[in-house]
Parts: sequence; structure tokens; C-alpha cells
Amino acid sequence: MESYGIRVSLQRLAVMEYLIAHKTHPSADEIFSALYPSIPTLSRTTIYNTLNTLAEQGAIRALDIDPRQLHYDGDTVPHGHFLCMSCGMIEDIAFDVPKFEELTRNRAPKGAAVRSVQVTYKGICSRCNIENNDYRPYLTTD
Amino acid sequence: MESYGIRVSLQRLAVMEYLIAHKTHPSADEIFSALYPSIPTLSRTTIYNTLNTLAEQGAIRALDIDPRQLHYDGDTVPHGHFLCMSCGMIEDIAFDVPKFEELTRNRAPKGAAVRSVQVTYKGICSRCNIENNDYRPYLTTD
DNA sequence: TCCTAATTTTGTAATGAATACAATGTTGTA
DNA sequence: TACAACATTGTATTCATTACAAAATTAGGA
Repeated sequence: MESYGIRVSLQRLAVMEYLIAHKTHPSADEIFSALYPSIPTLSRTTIYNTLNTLAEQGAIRALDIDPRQLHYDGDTVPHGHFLCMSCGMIEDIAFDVPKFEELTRNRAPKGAAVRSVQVTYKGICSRCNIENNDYRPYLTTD
Repeated sequence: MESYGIRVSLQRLAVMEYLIAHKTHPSADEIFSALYPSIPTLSRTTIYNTLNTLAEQGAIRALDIDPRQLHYDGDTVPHGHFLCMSCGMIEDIAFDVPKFEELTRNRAPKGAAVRSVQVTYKGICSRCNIENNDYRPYLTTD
């Protein structure tokens, strides 16, 4: 974390560790709720500040995958994501990295400086496909 | 539009035509502001309703590219997008479709039904890269 | 160790995109 | 023409996120 030029604090460390330990791509609120019991003075604002700082410096990634809220990923190695529009679950998608780079290289507009490439799948996961009982969509549009 | 099982109305037609005519990937509010002068009874809610209906039926695409708001695209042929984090401009990225399909095929989690694949680049466009005077970021995180 | 400036955390208030809801208007079809 | 289904509208609400300012903490020099 210091390697990203970010000063370490109890709160920042807790957020970082949570994101590395949990591969669920949590939202800011989920992180807050998870950490609050062990850091009772914790403020939601701190979570937002911390996530913004970490994402700006590239220590984590902010996922623009869910129109309701941002999700965060502690894994900065290039990979894609699948969002289930029924239950909201987000899962990693591993790419053939050379193929991915071949596809994405030199694709951005001329002269643009690319900072990130995101690949997002949306659909219905296998679990929701089967348990189709009381279907309550998490999202209706993609 | 009827081919998507959507009843046509003055308002829906206006939204659809606006999206086809303007390749700028506008937000709901931009569409509202553009159409309001010619349809003075128009309501923001109608814009939201219409965009949701059109996107659900696949007549347009909702772009999850900007954490501030959704953007919409009247072009449903598969392609990617570049978002400038400085000025907010969104530009199309044409893909080598066979390569894209090769990369994305069978990548989703087992048993999942994929509805859409989105490829998003973020960075600084050439214009903002040069005119670096009063740099006020549109986004700070990706 | 103490001091001070810089940074971080915190709580509250504000913002703003999007939705909920109910009333009104419109359209298709019998 | 009548009525049911559907669309539009305006207002109120929700809720993720940011703005802001005060309080707390930290780093580094004297």
C-alpha cells in the first residue's frame, strides 16, 4: 500500500485487507457493514474516501458494472466480470491475457491515454436459472 | 420498434429517433433536455420509463460506463466504448468481431445465460491530453 | 520529547440520478 | 362507442455518493 504512495492507517488497512480476503466485489456499504463491528468509530465517509484514494492510485479497482452502486475489487490483475441480473452476484472471468491484449491494443481513440479496460458480462447465473421460483430481478436492463 | 414488441408513442419515437440520430451516448437527462422544447408536456419519468422499456426489450443499450449516471446507445451492434475521464465524452470502439467473440465465447460462468457483454475503456482523450490547462476531472476513479 | 503542519477521520448536510406511486390521458379492440 | 389495457405525467421518495468543516491523528524537525 505504501508502494502506491498511500499513507497507511487502521481504516485503510482494514478496507484493503477486506478486499483482498473477500473476492465478492463488495460495495462501499457492504465493506462498511463488515468492518463497523470491529471499528466502532468507523464512518461511511471514511470508506468512500479510502476507496477513492485506493482506486485513484491503482491499488484496487472500481467496477462500473451495477447501475445501483460501485463495486470494488482488490485484484488488479486484468480480468473480466459476470454480473447476475437476478441475484446481483459478481464473479470473476479469467481471460486469455495475450488474446485480450491483442483485442484491446490500439483500439482506443487516437492519442488517448488509456487507464483501464473493463469487460463485463451480464445475464442470469446458473443458480438463478434453476431456482426460478419467485423471480425478483436485481436489474432489468443491462 | 414494434418488432421489439413495444407499442409506439410520440414520446417513445422521439427518444428512439434521438438515440439513432445522436451517437453521443446521452444520459436520460440529456435526452430530456433535448426533447423537452419540442414536446412541452414531456416528463422526466417518461424518459426513464421509455429508456427502461427500450433497453429491456433490446431495442437500445444501457451503458454502465459512468458511475454518475447511465448512458444510452441506439446502436445495438456489438462494439466497445471509450470514456474520457476528463471531459466525459464517450466514443465508440469498433472491434474485430470474430476475435471479440472468440475471446468472450464460453467465458461466462458455467450454466449462466449471458444477455450482454460490455467492453469499456477509460482514460484521457487526445483533446484533453493536449489542452491540459485547467484540468478538472470528470472522474477520478475508473 | 514536544510542536506544528499536513493528513486523515468523522458526522452532518446536501446533491442528484433513479424509482414509486397514483392520477390522468390515450389507444386498441370488441 | 365502450372499456380495458397501457402510457404519460407530476410529485414524493429513495439512496448512493459527495461536500464541508471540525476533531483527531500522524510525521518529522527542533
